[in-house]
Amino acid sequence: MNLKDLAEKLKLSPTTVSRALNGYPEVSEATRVKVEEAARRFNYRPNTQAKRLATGRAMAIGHVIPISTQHEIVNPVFADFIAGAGEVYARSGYDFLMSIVPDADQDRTYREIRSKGSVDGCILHGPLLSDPRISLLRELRLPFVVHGRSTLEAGPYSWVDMNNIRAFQRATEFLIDLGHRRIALINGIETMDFAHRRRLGFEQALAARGLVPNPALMASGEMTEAQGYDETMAMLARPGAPTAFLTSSLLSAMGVRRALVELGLVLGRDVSIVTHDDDLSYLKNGGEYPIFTATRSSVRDAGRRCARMLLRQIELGQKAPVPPAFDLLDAPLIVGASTGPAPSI
Amino acid sequence: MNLKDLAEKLKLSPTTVSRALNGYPEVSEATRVKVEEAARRFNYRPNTQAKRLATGRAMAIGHVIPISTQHEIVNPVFADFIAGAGEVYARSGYDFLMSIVPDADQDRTYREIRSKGSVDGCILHGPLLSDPRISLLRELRLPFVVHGRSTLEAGPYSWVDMNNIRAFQRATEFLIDLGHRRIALINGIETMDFAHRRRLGFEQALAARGLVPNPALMASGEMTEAQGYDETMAMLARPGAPTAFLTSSLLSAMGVRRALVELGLVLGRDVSIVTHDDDLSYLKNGGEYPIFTATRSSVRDAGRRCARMLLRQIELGQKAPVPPAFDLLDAPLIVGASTGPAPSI
DNA sequence: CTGAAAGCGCTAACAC
DNA sequence: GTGTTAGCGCTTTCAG
Repeated sequence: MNLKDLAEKLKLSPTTVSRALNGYPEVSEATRVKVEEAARRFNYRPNTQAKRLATGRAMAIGHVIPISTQHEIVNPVFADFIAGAGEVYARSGYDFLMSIVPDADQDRTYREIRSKGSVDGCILHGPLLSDPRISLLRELRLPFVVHGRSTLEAGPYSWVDMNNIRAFQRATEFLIDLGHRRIALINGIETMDFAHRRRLGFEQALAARGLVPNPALMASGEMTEAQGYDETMAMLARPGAPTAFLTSSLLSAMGVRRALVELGLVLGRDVSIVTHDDDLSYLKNGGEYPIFTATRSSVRDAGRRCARMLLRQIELGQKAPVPPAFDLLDAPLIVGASTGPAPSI
Repeated sequence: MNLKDLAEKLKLSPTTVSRALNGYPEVSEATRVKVEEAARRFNYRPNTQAKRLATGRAMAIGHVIPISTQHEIVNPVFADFIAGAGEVYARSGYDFLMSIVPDADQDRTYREIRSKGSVDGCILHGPLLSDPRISLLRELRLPFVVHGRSTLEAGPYSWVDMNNIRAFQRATEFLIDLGHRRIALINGIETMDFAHRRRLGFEQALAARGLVPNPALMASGEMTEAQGYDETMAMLARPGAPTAFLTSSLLSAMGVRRALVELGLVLGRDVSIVTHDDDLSYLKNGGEYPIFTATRSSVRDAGRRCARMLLRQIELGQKAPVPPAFDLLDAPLIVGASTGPAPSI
């Protein structure tokens, strides 16, 4: 059942039927009702491809996901984010196109989706401190919104980000207030913008209290359980061992915990842990866990906002250029049971 | 730059150019080379929408992902699976369409992607023991491959599955061989096919050694860290406490471990853990971990196989109906350090 | 081997 | 308000 068939059944022209179905004002209310009723009855669905070709709009959003041999971008945070974004696309009648490509092929992929016209815009994932993808997308004139930010990138662009600086400031302040002075930071890879900002927040909070960041207590790397374990073991073996750990990810925090348990240290008494991360779904907050400053639902929410921002940009941008928009989410601070005063107190 | 433009530059008809680019045999080698060279030089990319409309093929595969309030299907296993599948799609020139929809809207979504013609086929995720989506897809004549199986579904269909029965048999046998007699099973939700099969494997192994499955030692539910913790605490508090735990997920296993540590029990001496799961990416196998019977890369591999199977089905199915295909993957058994002989020995 | 012409199913000027 | 007509960019008969 296509538009022509439906029009014939109704003894109307395809044009009128199209107009009725697409909410054009110049159709009489009577025919509109008739058409809509018939469309429902015959279970008519406009062919997407034809619509796209005719309108020149893909009605689709692309997410280009690099799969790196280096580190895994396909992570749970990502899953929640796309769940939120996908929700919005589905509701708005947009398709969600995913391109999983080797790290090195990203450029080619962006150019391709551009020239093939398969999407109206895209979301940029995992921005680096300085990220060439941003200028590429500008050059391609492909509407985009960054999930996160790219500090060193000049010029305006739209983004949705967590307030990583503030989160790590607060977490650090919290530990300082508990009397901790030797605080370790187990961070993500610091060429990624989020990790860079988290470190900034950490250092700023220390500086504000007259404390000097100690490089021996700052680790940066892929945020795995093993990372937490290894760094903790190393730091606790050296003189000037930390009394508190601030980690960028719950997984690292779990590694820290494993190390502490192994060393016979008691969480919240001998050593404190604070972590910034989502609760990683399935890991329902057991109460025994560290502090979270972002929750799973907030990541999903970020996905929704990112998607909405992009769709708005695309829809308004049909006529005039749209100024970039920003959205900075302040995640809640949830206090768990694995922090306590510094042992020296 | 479109086909017509390119044809004009080459002083050829669009037809010939199209044929040259699509590998039709009736083009002279000379012109083919010329055309291909020009296409490259002008960076010509055929418009996807137009191609689709003309051929009637969407050149896209759909994945419909339900987001449930009940349990989270958007999990890391899923992320790896789609990474593998997406890789294949990208290489084969197919788009990867994702629909994130509320649980209840799945039916409507399948019908819609069917009637809108937006995909050539789809992958079915998270099959239940008996799953109505299978008959729906059959009825819609939409090619599909199931990631997993649906035991109670009659009639043939294509699938790619892990050998869950065998995996749990082997894990159980392994524990029995170590002398364990009271073995607990912490399983996933057993209306899901994979969890059902895992239980079967567990019970079959027990039965083969003349042991009777004890319902008090079998838990089924969402596989979270909290689940592992709670069930372990409950089981260890009752008489006839297990000396070994077999869990369906690494997260549950971590919960089990937390409970054991809290109770002052030593892993691999007082109590053993064996788990079936991917290493969940970021959780690099730390050596101290339980046994894995599926690894992260095997899930990605399953994604690849599933995708390849579907593409084959679609491409062959253009002419004649294709018989269903199957693929049963036997995951490797990796032994970690958290198992040991039963304490009574 | 190459080209002309007719669509694929829809939308959008432009008439009426 | 409604219909006519001409595309959107490609493929695919059918001639030559």
